[in-house]
Amino acid sequence: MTQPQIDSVPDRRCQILDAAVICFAKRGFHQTSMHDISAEAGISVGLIYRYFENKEAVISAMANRHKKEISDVLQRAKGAPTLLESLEILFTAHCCEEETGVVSAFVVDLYSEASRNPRVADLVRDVLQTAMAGVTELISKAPEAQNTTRGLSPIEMAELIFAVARGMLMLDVLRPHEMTATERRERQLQVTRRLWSCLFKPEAELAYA
Amino acid sequence: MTQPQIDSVPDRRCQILDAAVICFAKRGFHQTSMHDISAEAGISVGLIYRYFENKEAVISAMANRHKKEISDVLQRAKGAPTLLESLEILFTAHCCEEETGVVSAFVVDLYSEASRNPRVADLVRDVLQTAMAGVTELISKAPEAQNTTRGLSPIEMAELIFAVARGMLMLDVLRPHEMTATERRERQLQVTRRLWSCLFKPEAELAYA
DNA sequence: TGACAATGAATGAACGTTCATTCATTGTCC
DNA sequence: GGACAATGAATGAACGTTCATTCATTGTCA
Repeated sequence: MTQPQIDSVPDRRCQILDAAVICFAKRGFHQTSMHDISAEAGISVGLIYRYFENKEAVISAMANRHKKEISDVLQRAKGAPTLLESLEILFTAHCCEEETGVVSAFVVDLYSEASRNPRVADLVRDVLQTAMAGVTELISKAPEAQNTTRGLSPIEMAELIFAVARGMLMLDVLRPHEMTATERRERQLQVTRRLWSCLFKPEAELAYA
Repeated sequence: MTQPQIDSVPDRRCQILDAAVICFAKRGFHQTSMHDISAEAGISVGLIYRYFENKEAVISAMANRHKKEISDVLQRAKGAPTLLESLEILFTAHCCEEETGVVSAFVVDLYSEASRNPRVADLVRDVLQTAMAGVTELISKAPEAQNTTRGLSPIEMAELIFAVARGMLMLDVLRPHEMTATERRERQLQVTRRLWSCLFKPEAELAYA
C-alpha cells in the first residue's frame, strides 16, 4: 500500500510472473494471451510491457525463476540427514507443492516448448545437468550407497532416478484434478521409494514395499 | 490422383494426419495453423474441413491413431522371445522410429494438452493403462522375473518401467537435433537396460553395464 | 448433365503490441 | 504550509496481423 517504490518494482515483475505461471499451467504458453495474464494479475495489459519486452521475455523470465527454485530445492535436499530423504525432497517439492498440478503442467509445457525452442532447451538442459550433478555428488558421498552399488556408478543411478522423477511428473498431469496435493505427493513417493529399494536396499530387507 | 473414391476417403484422412503429425511435432498443436497442415499435405485448407469437423477433431483423430500404433507395438512386444527384448521393442519403437524426434515431441505435447483437456487426458490414460496391463502380464509370465522379484509385484515393476520410459522420452526432446535416430535409440536402451539389471538380474552378475 | 472432390479468397474473431492519455505521488519554490 | 511543476506508473482503445472457418466457384469423373 504505502511501500516505497524500491520495493514495488521487483514486486510488479514477481506479481506478473505469479499470474503468468497460473495462466500458463491452466492454458499453456501459447494459448495464454497477454490479456489473460493482465487479468489474473489484476493490472492492465500495457503495464506488462513496462516490465517485460514481449511475451517470450515473460516465458524466459519464468523459466529462469524455475531454475532458481530448483537450485533452492537442491540446496535443501543436500542438507537432509539421509540420501532417501534428500531424494524425496527433490522429487516432491516441485511436483506437488501447489494446490493443483500447476508446477507439473508448467514443467511438461516447458519441455514441450524446449522441443522446438533451442534457447528454452538449453536452459532446461542446464537446469537438469546442475541438478543431476548435485544428486550424483550426493550419491557418491552417501553411506547408504557405498555397500550396494549393484554395478551402477553414481551417475548412472542419478540418470535412472531423474528418469523416474520426470516420468512421474508426466503422469501427474493426467491425474483428475480432484486429487489433493497430499495424495499426489504420496503417489509420487511410492514409486520413488520403489526405485530406491531396487537401487540401494540390501537383499536382506526384501519385505519392504 | 486417379484412385477410386472408396480408397481415397480413408487415404485423404491418413494423408492429412501424416501431415499434421509432422507439423505438430515441429511447431506444437496450437502454433500449427490449418494452412500449415494443408501446405504440408499438399492440398487446400478447405479440403481438410471435408474430412475433419475442425482442428480439435484433427488432434483427437491423431491421438486415436497414436493409440492404435501403441497397441500394435504392444502386440509385437508380446511376441518377443525374452522379457528384455519385449521391453526394448516397447520403449524404443515410439521414441526413436522417425528421423528426428517427431514422435517424442508429439507425445510430450500430447501430455501437455492432456493437462488441460480432459478428453485428451482420458484417452492418454486409457492408452497408458492398456499398455501397462500388457506389460504387467508380460512380467507375470516371464521366467526371468520369477526368481528375482526384489519384493516388487509385477504391477509395481511395470509402473517403474513406464516411469523410466516416459522420463527418457521427455529427455529425448532436449537433445540437439543433430543426433541420429540410432544414437537416440542407443541412449534410450542404455537406461532401460540399467533399470532392467536393477529389477531382474540376480546378484551374481554384477559385472554388467 | 449431375454428383462430388477440391480450391482458395473472404470473413470475423482473437491475438500481441503500441501509445496517447490520466493521475497519484514527489519535488521545488515562496 | 501552500501552490505549482514534473514524474512515470498505469490505463485501455486502437492497430496490424494471424488464424480457424466458410462458401461460392471450379475441375473431374461417370
